[in-house]
Amino acid sequence: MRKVAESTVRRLSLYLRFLEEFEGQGIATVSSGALASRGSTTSAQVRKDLSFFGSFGKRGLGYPVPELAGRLREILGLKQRYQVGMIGAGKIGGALVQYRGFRQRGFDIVAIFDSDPAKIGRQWNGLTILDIDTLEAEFARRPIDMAVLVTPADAAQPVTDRLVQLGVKAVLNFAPVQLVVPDDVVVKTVNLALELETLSYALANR
Amino acid sequence: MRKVAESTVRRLSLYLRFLEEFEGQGIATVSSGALASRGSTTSAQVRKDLSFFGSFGKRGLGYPVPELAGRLREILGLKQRYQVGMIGAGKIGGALVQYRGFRQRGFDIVAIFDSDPAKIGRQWNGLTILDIDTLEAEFARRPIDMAVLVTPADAAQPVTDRLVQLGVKAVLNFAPVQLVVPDDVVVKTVNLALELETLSYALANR
DNA sequence: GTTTGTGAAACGATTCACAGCT
DNA sequence: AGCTGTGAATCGTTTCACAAAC
Repeated sequence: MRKVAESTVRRLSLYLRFLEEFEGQGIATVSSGALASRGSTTSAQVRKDLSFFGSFGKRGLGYPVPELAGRLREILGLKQRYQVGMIGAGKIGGALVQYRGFRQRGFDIVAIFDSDPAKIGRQWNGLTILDIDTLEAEFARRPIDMAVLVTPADAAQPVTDRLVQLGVKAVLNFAPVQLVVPDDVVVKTVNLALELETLSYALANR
Repeated sequence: MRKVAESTVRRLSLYLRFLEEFEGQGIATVSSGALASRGSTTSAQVRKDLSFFGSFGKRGLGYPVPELAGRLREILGLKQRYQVGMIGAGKIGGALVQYRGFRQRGFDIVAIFDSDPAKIGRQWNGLTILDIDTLEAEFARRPIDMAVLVTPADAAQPVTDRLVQLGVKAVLNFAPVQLVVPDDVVVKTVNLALELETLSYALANR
C-alpha cells in the first residue's frame, strides 16, 4: 500500500466530500462514473485510485456510500481529531483560526503563539495568544500533532527547527520559503503569491 | 512553446524569487546547480525547465542573474500589474487584502464586493466594500483582470458565472467547490482543508 | 575545467479495454 | 446487462549523460 501519489490522495479527499453529500441525500450506492463526474476526472481514475487501498465496490452495482466514506476517512487518517498549534498571530492566522472548515474536518486549533508583545495575552476565538518563548513549556503540558506556520519568512525556518525538536511531524506552511526538515516530518507549503503567478502565466501565454 | 507543465511554471516562479535574492546580493551569474539547491530540485531540472523558453545561459559560466530574472518575469506575465477584484469580504478576504505579497508581486486589489448589508459601505484598507449587485456596473467603470473568490461554497458558482460573463479570464478560488468555467478561463482552487488532509494522510500512513 | 542545452532513457501517472462478478 | 478491478498501453515528466560552448 506504500507509495501512493499525492495527486491520488488529493482526489481521495475530494471523493470523500462528494460521498458525504450523497450520504446527506440518503443515496446508498454510487458508481465510479458518478464520483468521477462530480470531480472532473474519469471513472477509470476513480477505480484505480481506490484500488491502491482495496476493493470496496460490487461489480454491477457500484460502491456502498457510507462504507466507502468510512474507509476513506480511515485511509486519510480522519478517524481521529488533531490538535493543531498556530505559530504567528497575523492576518492570515486570524482568518484561519475562525475558518470553520478546519474544525469541521477534525482539526482543532488549540494554541496560538506570537513574539509580538502587543499581541501576546490577547484572546482570539477563546484562545489566549502565547509568547513564542513559552513554546517548549506549552508543549510539555499539551501535545500538538500539527503546526500551522503563518510567520514572516525569516522566522519560519528557526521556529520550524524548534517544532521539529519538539516532535511535530506535520507542518502546514504559509510562509514563502522552502523549509528544510528531516525525512520523517511532512511539510505542505501554500504560497499564495505563487498561485497568482500561475494565473498570470496562463493569461500571458494564450 | 505551448504546453508547459504546471509543475514547470511553479518552479519558474521559485527560480525568480531566488534570482531576486541573488540580485539583491549583487551576484552577477548563477549556475543551474546553485538555483537547484535553493529550490530542492536538480540542475538538470532547472536547465530543462528553462529550455522550454529559450537558452539564457553561457556554457562554462551559468546564467546572468538580472537578464534571467527579466526573462522569467516576461514568461510569467509579470511585466505588467494586474487589477484584482475580491469577491467576498469575510475573514480570509480581509487577510488577503492586507497581504503585502500580492501588491509586491504586481497584483493590486482594486475592488471588494459582498452581499451582506452589514459589510457594504465599510472601508477596508482604503477600499469601500461594494454591493455585489453593482458588480456589472463597477466592471463597466473599472476593468478587472483577475478575481479572488472568497465566498461561501454555495455562492461561488453563480458569482463565477457572472464574472465569466463580464470577461474575467482568471480566478483564484478559495471556496471548497469545483468551479465550472469555459476553456478560455483559468481557475486555480486553493482548498485549505484538503491541504490539511494530505498531512493527516501522511501521518496515518508511515 | 566548468556548465549549458538536449536527445535518449527511465520513471511515474493516466487511460484503455476487458475478464469476471453481481 | 451493468459496473468493478486490473494488467497492458499510452502519455507525460524527470533524470541521465554527453557533445558543444566558453
